[in-house]
Amino acid sequence: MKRSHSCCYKQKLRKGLWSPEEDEKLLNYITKHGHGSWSSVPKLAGLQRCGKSCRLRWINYLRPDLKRGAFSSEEQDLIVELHAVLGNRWSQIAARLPGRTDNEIKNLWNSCIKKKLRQKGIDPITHKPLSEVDGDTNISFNHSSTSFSSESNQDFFVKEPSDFSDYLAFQKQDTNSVSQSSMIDGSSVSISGFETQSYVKSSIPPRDNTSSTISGEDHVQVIEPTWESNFGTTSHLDNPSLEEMKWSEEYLNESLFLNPVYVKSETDFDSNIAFPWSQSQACDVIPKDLQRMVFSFGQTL
DNA sequence: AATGGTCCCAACCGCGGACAG
DNA sequence: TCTGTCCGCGGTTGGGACCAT
Repeated sequence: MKRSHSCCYKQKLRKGLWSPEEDEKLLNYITKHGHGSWSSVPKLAGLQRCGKSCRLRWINYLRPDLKRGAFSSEEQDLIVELHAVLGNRWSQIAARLPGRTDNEIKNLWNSCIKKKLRQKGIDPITHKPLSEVDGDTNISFNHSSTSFSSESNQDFFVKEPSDFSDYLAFQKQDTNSVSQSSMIDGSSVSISGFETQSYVKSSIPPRDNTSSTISGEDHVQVIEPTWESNFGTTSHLDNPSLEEMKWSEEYLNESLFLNPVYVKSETDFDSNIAFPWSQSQACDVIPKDLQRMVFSFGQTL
């Protein structure tokens, strides 16, 4: 039985907006005792609410570490960037924005950011130009398997991440070629099967300009990661502190962050994003070692 | 001033996963 | 293995605020 929130079925439980008195009771209780089991909080705190309601109120409003006020443009840029990688995983996005809640970010996305992206001609779901999405492109994510596919001519495929030396999948370069894969073997990258000259663009800013360890059948050139090419703004890139926070090794080590790898074909120059494997798996499974691998990939480049 | 439409946010709902017995 | 319970997440909604007419 899934919906067995017994507390919700009890009589006389209040719903709707919280009164200041209720807030005070909850705040006082959790400050003194911690929340412990949420289901027991309302009783112990003297509230006629269910545990879920208390939990939500605490997380979204009463928590002392919450940042109040409007989102900065840097925060909004970061949300867009994270959404491009994580999709609607609001809690994971929120985990990377200190003091912000998933609910807050979700509301901002639905009420504001979506609109802004559309105005810029970017599809808020795929993060691609609307002109591309208007066709029959229908990107889908299969969360229960390792597949990551798209209808139309944009065919993604993903390799089973059983071996971390074999984890990158790149979008195929044209309609006539078969799907191609790319791999990272330790610090080296091998790319095979590309029929067109390809550009690999890492979203991770390179730390130096030493030669790349990429090898492959076709010439591969690394280009600077640019946010503005996709979203027309450099504001957050101009903020070194935020950028440092986002890309510092410590940050990557502490957060399960999956870095997208952009692949560009010289022929059509459409920018696309490839993922190591399905988003849910990547977010749940991607280990720190792999993050380091991705990070050093960016560093090496 | 009244009304209707839109926007935005807080809170609820329903689901799936984890876990204990 | 099954069942019940709890927790957390993402989607949805109710209602207040704001704006245009």
